[in-house]
Amino acid sequence: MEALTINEAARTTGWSPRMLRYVERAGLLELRRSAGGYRLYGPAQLQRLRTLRELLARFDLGIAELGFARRLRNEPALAAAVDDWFLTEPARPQSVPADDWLRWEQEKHQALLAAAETPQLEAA
Amino acid sequence: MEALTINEAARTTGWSPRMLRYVERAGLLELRRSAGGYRLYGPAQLQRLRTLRELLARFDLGIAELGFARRLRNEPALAAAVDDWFLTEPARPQSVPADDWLRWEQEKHQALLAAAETPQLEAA
DNA sequence: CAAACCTTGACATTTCTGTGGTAAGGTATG
DNA sequence: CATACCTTACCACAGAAATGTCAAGGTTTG
Repeated sequence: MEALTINEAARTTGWSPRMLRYVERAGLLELRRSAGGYRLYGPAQLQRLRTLRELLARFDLGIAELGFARRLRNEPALAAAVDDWFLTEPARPQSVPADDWLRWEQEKHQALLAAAETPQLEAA
Repeated sequence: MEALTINEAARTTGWSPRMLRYVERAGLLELRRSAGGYRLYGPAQLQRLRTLRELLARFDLGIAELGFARRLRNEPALAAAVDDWFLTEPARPQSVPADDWLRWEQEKHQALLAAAETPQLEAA
């Protein structure tokens, strides 16, 4: 056996078999198949899965986001349109530090925390 | 009055006031504020909102995705890492057209349709 | 100053994403 | 050829994204 099958690959990469299929489906990894249709993971794919894991964790990204990045590099029209939108008229009236992003990211967490603290309100 | 306030802007752009605040929070639009804190929408901002709407619709994107695009151009480290991941080892064993994306996009719809057809199963 | 409009914050709903199962049916291999 | 593993398809569910709405409290302006 030269390449690993899905469960073996799962064990050595930390992804669940389910997610390995998901990653493939998202277009982030292409695999060879055995004659009977089994997914075959070679060293290159295994490595790629490990680095993918790191990449996602390091920047707190999701598979969907990487899928979007993929689209950006496979659809010139998309890339152009997005580029265009960001370039035309910075739409930045004053000089704003542009890191409202912080607060934005926090909103999500606040919502979660709030939800976690709420349960006993039903008793009131 | 030189600039529009949020409800006026909402009417002329098609966005709801709620979404206008959301868009701003997502870092996709920066606004001037009146002395009292009212958001002020000038011609540039209005135009930007309209093109944003088109952009999202045309490529079936979400605000979050544009936010990611924004991150890509504001965080060199991110862009480099993503770029790197896509460049190293195409991880493409054969020559695959790479547009599994089609089936991928369809999966979502299938799931929805399936869910819509299921309701009466509970009676069985 | 009162009516109309804005602000932020919190809660609710809907849809999608990320994940985990399970079922029905092929593939591999001792 | 039987056991173990794989495949696709479908159901389920928690969490995130996209939106709406309401409340409490400032701002604008006739």
